[in-house]
Amino acid sequence: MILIDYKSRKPIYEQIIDSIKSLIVSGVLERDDQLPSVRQLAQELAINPNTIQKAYGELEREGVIYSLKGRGSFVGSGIQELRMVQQQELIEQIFEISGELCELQVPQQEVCAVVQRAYEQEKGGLNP
Amino acid sequence: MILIDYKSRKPIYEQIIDSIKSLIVSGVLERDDQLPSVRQLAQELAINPNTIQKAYGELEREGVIYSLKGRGSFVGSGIQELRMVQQQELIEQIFEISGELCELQVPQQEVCAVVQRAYEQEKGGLNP
DNA sequence: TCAGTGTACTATAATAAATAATACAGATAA
DNA sequence: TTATCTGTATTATTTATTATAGTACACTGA
Repeated sequence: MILIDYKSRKPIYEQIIDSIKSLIVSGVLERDDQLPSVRQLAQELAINPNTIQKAYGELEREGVIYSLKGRGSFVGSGIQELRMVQQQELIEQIFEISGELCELQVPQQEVCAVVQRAYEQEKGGLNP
Repeated sequence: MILIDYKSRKPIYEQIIDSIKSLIVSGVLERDDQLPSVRQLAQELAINPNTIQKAYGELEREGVIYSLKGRGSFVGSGIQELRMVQQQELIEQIFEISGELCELQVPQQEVCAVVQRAYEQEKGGLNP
């Protein structure tokens, strides 16, 4: 469900944030679904509970989840907004990288061909 | 020539590495051109000489530059290879991000439209 | 000779990240 | 009620990386 890359430069708590956002946006986690408890997830991932706490705290601060003392943490109501934000961030990255590729004299149609390959691979991997 | 973003998560020495690679690939620096000396660049950027030394050492280890004791550091002969490596890295990023955008249901043609916008802006900014 | 080069080395400081260990308040089921 | 699960807060410590500071040495070329 959530995989941690200890060799990554990205901190563990950020990897957890990104993973949970991804699970929400992809529909695996739906509105008001309960997340694993701080201690349980910490045990599953074999990391410190404080690290989970930090991730959950940030997710709540962003409005992605909400937490009830004594109850647990749950998926918030801003899924659509979250999806749009994530789309916009990725689009922005595509834009910047494309600019660099243009500087490097890579033909535009070649970049679009790569985009197409990615889409074909992604769609080919659905419902096998 | 080289700008340092102190707020960036990327370490200064890596920013220097990337900047010099960019200057080489873009043609500003050509083969056997002399780079600023360790101490001079450190003074210009107002950072520690050891940080420059680390960057230059890594660039030499990668074969991007070569250094002669008592002489200075110079652009190496692998410009074409460097350019291809950089292209390949960016292409790989495009591929991965496109996969994520596909998962997020963003139409393929919309991504390609962004690529096109980036190319138009880039080319429009040439020789004004 | 002398100023400028790369290079090496040790030590220290600064920062962020992660861990460790508690503690407390609220919720819920036995 | 009690026990156990939740989230939350707090402090201290460890670890790793980065950057700085200072020094030293060998080489080059004017």
